[in-house]
Amino acid sequence: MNQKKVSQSTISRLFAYLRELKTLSSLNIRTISSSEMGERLNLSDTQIRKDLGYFGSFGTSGAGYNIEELKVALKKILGKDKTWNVCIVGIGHLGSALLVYPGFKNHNLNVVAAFDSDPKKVGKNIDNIVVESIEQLKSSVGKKNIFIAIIATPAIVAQKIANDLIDSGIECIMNFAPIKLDVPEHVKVENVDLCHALETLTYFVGSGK
Amino acid sequence: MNQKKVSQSTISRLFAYLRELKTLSSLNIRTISSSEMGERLNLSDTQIRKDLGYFGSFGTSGAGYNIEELKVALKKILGKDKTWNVCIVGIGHLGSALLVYPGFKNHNLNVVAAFDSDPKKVGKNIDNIVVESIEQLKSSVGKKNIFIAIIATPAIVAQKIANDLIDSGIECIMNFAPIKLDVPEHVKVENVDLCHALETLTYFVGSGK
DNA sequence: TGGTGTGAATGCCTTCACAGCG
DNA sequence: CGCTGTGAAGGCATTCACACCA
Repeated sequence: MNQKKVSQSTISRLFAYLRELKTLSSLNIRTISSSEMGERLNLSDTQIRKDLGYFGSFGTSGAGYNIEELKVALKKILGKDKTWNVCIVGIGHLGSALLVYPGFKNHNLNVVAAFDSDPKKVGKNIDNIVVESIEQLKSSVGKKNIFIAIIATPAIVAQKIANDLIDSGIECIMNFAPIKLDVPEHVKVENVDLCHALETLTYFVGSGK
Repeated sequence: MNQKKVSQSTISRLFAYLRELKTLSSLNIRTISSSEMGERLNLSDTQIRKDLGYFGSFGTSGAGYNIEELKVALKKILGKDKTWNVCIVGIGHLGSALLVYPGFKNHNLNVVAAFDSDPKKVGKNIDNIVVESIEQLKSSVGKKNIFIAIIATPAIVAQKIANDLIDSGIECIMNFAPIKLDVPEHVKVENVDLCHALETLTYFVGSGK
């Protein structure tokens, strides 16, 4: 067991392991080896053992990992015993889609608030969430115990929104606006720049038009 | 100039440089140094010079980079003189949002086709694209000269769709389904697993509920 | 024997340091 | 003197190799 700096990619993979374990569990499989797991997730067996090694020893030599035990261990490591409230800012096409995205509900993520600056959208009820105005952002985020925000606004206002969110206590931001947000050290930002990702893909296309 | 293996992150950053150069250009700025550029993009100056160094020498000692010249050079390097046809498979909430996403149009990406298995959706006209049935996928992709696809279907069918796409000549896939796609060597996949990204963020939240 | 756990080796990417140029 | 271009160093993540265990 080695409690020193664990990379984000390791953490990210641990979540993938946990998800896979849930699938295996539902198939009534009892144990799995790191190499079998690796095949399922397109990862090397060593990678998996290394990742787990940061947090302890969970396997049995010669036998592999007990799925239920590892599930419990990972849930604890990853904080999956808690639930997280999430808000979405910017209820355009993308924001609306995220608001009804079923995937979040399967995890421990609850979308509990939505904000938009357009008066025409404020008050609208989408999937049991009533859209609030941007002015209410600061007070609502605190009141509703929200620590994670999704920014789905135009790029031009994203930084201002981010500032407001951080002032209100937000610690994690998933940012869909195509700009690099400037945030304090303690705030974690995950950028999802759709154009950029697609654009980058084009570089790898051999035959063009 | 050194034509050996350039990492994907370098390519990804080059696109960011190009976008920033366009902004600078529209502000009538003539030249920029790597350190100024770095400040704008939250990158180190060396990083930028290294990235450019893979493709040649574009700057002037003591003066920095001529914005227009560098723009032209990057456009050429990145294949921005071509346009790319894109299709979207799975026209649910997310797929529809992507279909009308304005960001793509600003780049050299044209969404030219959309597919869904739901007969109720087939034939619908969204933003001048008529949704086609999944059966038409194979023939349409070839006919319409599409090399890039966005998968926005449920996870359960994503692999099958991917296989069909690849059979039809697709070389790049942006995958929103929460599974690891199994694809041949030559196909480039960019996974955008929204749940996974958000889930990973939760690990970094200090105070829980 | 089959598989874990882990120090050592590798490889990749970023940063450093600085020579050289305008 | 300021800034580029680049070999060398450093840091980080993955892979290798193997000791050890059920």
